[in-house]
Amino acid sequence: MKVSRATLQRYPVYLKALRKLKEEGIKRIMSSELSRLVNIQSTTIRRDFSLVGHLGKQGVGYDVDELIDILEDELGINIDEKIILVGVGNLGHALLKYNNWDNVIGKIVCGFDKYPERVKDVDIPIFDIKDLPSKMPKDCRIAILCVSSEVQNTVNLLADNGIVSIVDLTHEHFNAPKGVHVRCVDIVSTIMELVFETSEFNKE
Amino acid sequence: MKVSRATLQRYPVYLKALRKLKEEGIKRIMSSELSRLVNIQSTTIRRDFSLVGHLGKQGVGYDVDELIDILEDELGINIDEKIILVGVGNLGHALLKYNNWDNVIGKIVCGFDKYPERVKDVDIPIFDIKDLPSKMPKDCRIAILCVSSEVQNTVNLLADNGIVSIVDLTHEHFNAPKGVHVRCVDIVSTIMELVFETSEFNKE
DNA sequence: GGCAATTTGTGAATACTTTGACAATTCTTA
DNA sequence: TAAGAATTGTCAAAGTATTCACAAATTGCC
Repeated sequence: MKVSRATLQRYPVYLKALRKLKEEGIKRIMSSELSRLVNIQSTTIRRDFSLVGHLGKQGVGYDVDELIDILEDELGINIDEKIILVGVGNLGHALLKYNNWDNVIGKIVCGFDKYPERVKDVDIPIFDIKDLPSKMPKDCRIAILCVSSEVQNTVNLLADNGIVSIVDLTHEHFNAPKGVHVRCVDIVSTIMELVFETSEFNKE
Repeated sequence: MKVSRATLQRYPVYLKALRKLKEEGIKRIMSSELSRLVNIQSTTIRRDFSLVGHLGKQGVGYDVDELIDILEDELGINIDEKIILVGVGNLGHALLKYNNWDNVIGKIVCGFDKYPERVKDVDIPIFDIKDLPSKMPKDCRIAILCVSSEVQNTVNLLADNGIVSIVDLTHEHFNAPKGVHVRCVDIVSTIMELVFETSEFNKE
């Protein structure tokens, strides 16, 4: 089955809201109530959920715990994805130290950097980027890209070594090799969107 | 005029690609060529550009420098937005040190934290979050949210003090007060989306 | 200057997403 | 056990976004 990108982007939103409900001890939720929490129409929510199966009960609603489990399964959270961190400078280092990854998919298994010896105070091995082909973990498909130079070369290197998904934290444009999925996580772009969205230009 | 969210999200992508072209000394670009670079159909690009004015010349293409200037203007980059950083822990601190913000909108003018005295080695003043109402800069509308607890209370506090746009870097769900725009920047959600997108489940 | 080769900008057609409406199902209570 | 209240799941309608197709504009060349 094919899930639309729009739906895909809503699943993590639902998950966060559901986890909060679970924390508060709430066992059951109706689409109308969830709608109020996440600002998404209840029909859209029901349709999104129905794509992964019959998760609710008519006349009753959804079981919070069950919903979380199923969404996590579908989102691959319980799958043990190996992730590598490429570029362990300021930002990369902060990501590693940012221990709020409590509900994380997989695990960052190692890092690569041009100057691995400069990286201090981390719990995973950091290798020289030159050794990437030999040190690349088996079955690793996801890379977090935090380098600040040689972006295109690094991307090509990753693609050549089996990476199919890149989380891009650089601010630079690069060409994604064929078959490689890229998602950009960029605060600056996000701020731009917010500024534009709230600007006078973007009215009626 | 009303620009769709889809279009809005493409502008920063165009900008990055155009800046790279400019760096390479390229003066002119056609929609078909840009299309190849950013993986967006040329018609879509032309329509997106046409929304902000007649930027191209028939038979010729677009002037790279001009395009960058206009997009930056429209995206508010040259507007001097004041931004505050709320929560200066590991991640917040890294954002401040991450000096790659070369093409940034506005400026982070100050930070707020529960333990301001613990924050070392930064160039902007860090205030106690308790003093936010009195220390909030004039005309500041955008906040970057990096706190790891009391998320909802913090959000309410921000809304009460004039913030209308929040860049959310927490992993938690919260209710956005009326009139407040939120954009979530979340690596974990991004990874989820990538995993799902490339998973077996999401086929045909 | 005029004609051929390009390439933009845009109306119309197509494709995709969200929303409205309601049948089907479940729970509760008498 | 049957009737009433509540809420999901889904078909169809409405609303958005993308793509096609081509007219309009520009350049270069003979």
